[in-house]
Amino acid sequence: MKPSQNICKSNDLLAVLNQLVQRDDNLVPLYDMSCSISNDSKELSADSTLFDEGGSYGGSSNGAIVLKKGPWTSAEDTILVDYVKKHGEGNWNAVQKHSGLSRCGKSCRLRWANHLRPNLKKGAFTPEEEQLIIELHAKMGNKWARMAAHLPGRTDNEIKNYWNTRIKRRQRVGLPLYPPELCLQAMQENQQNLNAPGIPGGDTGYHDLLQSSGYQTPDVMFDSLNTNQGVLPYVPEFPDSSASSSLMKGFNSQFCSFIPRMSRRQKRTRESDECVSWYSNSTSDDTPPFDRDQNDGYKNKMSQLVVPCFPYDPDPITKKLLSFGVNHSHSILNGNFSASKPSTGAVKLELPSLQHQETSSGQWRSPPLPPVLELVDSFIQSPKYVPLPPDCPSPRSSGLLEALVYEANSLGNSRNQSSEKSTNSSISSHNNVIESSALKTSSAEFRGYHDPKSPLGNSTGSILSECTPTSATGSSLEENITGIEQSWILNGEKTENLNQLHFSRPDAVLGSCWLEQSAFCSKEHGTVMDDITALLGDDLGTEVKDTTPGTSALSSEWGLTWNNMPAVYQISELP
DNA sequence: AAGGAACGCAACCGCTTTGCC
DNA sequence: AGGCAAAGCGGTTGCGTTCCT
Repeated sequence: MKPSQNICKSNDLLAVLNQLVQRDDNLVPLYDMSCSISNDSKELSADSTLFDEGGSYGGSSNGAIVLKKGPWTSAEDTILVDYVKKHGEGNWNAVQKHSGLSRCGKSCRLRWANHLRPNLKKGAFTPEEEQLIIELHAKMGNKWARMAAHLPGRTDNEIKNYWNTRIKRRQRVGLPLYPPELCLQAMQENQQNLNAPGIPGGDTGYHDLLQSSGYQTPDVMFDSLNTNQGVLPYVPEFPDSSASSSLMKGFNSQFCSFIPRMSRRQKRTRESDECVSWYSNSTSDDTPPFDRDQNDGYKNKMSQLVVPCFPYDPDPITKKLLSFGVNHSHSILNGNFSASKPSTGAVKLELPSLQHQETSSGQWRSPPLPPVLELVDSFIQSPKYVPLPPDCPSPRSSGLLEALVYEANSLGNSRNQSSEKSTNSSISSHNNVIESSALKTSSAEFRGYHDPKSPLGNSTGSILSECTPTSATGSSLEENITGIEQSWILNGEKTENLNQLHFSRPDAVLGSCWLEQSAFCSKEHGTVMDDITALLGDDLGTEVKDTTPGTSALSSEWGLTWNNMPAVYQISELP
């Protein structure tokens, strides 16, 4: 408790004031029941029963003080401001007693902190603030007060409301909370951490367990935060949070999961005009282009694509992942963290900080491309695929495009049962030839996951978005799918011997997803496009067809290119 | 124009933390 | 060390506004 500047012992003050009140009928007798009680429930239970509906800021009819609830009036604000000017902040319970304001101290404090104190910044968050919030949340989780310390003039309540709104929007359309770069960065860093000395085993499986047991992972040192530290008067330390903590949770359950939560009716189109630059400006509202009323059909279809859930999912309702990559003390449910409540265990494992780069322009900068092979290795090394419960989704990217692709694939399967036969065709690589037999096996093996409810129904992707075909000539989807048969660059380096990837670790769900996608990739190109067209309708399907990878509105908005596809082939090349 | 749904903000609620005695 | 009071914090709710059908 902070030292009070104007402390009076509550009971003494109360006695004095009540004496005064008794001499003046215009004053409100104080009733010693509420704000001197530490327990807020007691404090406010009095409010509830004695709530003055009349809206006056003071008053009583039965000798007990009436603690008003609800919106503050300007008169009340004036009283509170005057009081603080005279007595300073703190000792909020004394406000009521000194000023006669029929508000509990808690309410006074909140009113002052959120609305009346000077230097409050009103209005919408600026893009810079939004970006900072995202960064901070990735780092801290739902530590609103801490985050507010980095946003001068902003209150924790504002930030909280903003974030919750953001969560709602993004979950409604199944978008990740964090920009892909941030997630990728976190995943990369996590991978590095796993391989770091001192971390036993360097195995994600172990690490998951550690994390889920309350182990902590490192802080992220956001450049922007570092910058702020020189400006802000108070920048708290964050001993208990980590980027990979929240972020990887976000990656798990927010970024990776594609969870279109269809409301009863998607009427609003507020997001629509905001979604255009989703990937180009991660701080904008992140609604995909098809989240438009006229595209309800798309959304409905998309909603059928996946039934997201994750291993170790503790909450069958929210289907939020608590394991993939890392688990952390932040319990993310609906994007909400509770960093103060470690799941289990008390041991904290401090790891090296992550670094996050932010461009001077305030845009997310793509982090250095990760050693994808390592990522692949970490994700893929798993003994076969472990069938997941039907409600158990894989970790995944936002995967909007892939979801469409998947859906198209599913539709195509229904029409063209022989599509798998196409996998027999040899897939020649620029540097290595992938035997189609393995691919065929993989595709067949995962045939069962073509159920839209399949946890693998929504494929993978963003993690592989860094895969770029060396074929620079591809100017259309079809060409790029053709490019699959060429060589690929992962992280700027040619990926060779990907067929040596092996399943030896239990965290190969993502790899399974890739295999899923391989089935798609194995389809004949025309069939694929037909499927997409069937899914999206002629217009959008045509748009896709006519799209230049990486440059079209569609792909750029989704932040995806068809270049995502190829890694599947590589991963399909399994023993 | 009316009804309803979604949105966003302000405030409330309850638990935790902090500091004093 | 334990109790108490105050403040802090995060989650939830209520309600006015906006938008759509």
